[in-house]
Amino acid sequence: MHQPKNLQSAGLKSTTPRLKILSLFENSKERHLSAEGIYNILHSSGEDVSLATVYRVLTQFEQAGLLLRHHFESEKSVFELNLGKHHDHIVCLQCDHVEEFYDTAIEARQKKIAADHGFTIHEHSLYIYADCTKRNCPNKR
Amino acid sequence: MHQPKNLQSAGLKSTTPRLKILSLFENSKERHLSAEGIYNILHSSGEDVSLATVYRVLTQFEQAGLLLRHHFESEKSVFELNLGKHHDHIVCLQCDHVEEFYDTAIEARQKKIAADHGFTIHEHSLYIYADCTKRNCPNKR
DNA sequence: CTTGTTGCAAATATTTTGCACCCAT
DNA sequence: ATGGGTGCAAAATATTTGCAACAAG
Repeated sequence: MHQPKNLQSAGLKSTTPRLKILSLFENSKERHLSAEGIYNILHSSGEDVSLATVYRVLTQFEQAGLLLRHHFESEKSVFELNLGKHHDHIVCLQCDHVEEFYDTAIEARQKKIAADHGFTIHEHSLYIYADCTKRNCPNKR
Repeated sequence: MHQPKNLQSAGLKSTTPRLKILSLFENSKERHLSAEGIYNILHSSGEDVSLATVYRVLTQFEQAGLLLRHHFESEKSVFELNLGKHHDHIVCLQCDHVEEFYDTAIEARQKKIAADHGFTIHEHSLYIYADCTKRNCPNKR
């Protein structure tokens, strides 16, 4: 229901900034990016897109269902491509790397708990903040 | 380990702003408050504490382990008394009311998942955003 | 007294917006 | 050509900080 394959079907014109940003999410090795991160990557590549446009495009993409917005512990919003498969996140406190996971048991328990409390779940966010110290972290810093 | 009962044991002098804010968390019916919310409540009660001080006190209390900070979907931080019992949250999208819950199964699954991915959990946050429509919501608006 | 604490205003950080100009259709 | 899109600078929002005055122990 919520993932038009392209810009047109979302009612958005195919402009350079939009194509560049979308391409970044599709090709970058880090699936999770912030507005400033995107701005920096684009400028490093010689693409001059204003920070204001990055923010506008991210908001439009989120509303179009192309992107998902996350609020990790840092103050800035982080976005990722919405591939339609819900998942939760492990955020590494050492290197900021984000790992995804999905657990049927956790999903089921949440639904039951919300129901028991008289609520209808709209969505949820589960972030595990952890350490990759004992792990072969790809982004060790 | 992380919940001194009073200000002194946290190395903080007993000042009026600190006592007022602590008392607010202990007596207010809403356990979850933002800096601005605290500022407004204090001023409605004729207590003149500057917003800067509210922020400073909240940060100090958090570092002393007296308070826990949360990042719900809104941009502002929300705090609650740290009573030492970890729990997760259901946030009502209709009335902003926050309900707490704890589930052994979810906790266990998280620990296992993190281990399977090679991480050591530092902490985690699970927020369920829901609707109290079919429920007798105490803060219906 | 002495050091920590507060208020105020200015500074940051992140994100949004008004407006004139530009580009995709 | 025309309505949406963009850049720039200013505004808005949330939070932090420098500094002089002040209060707790």
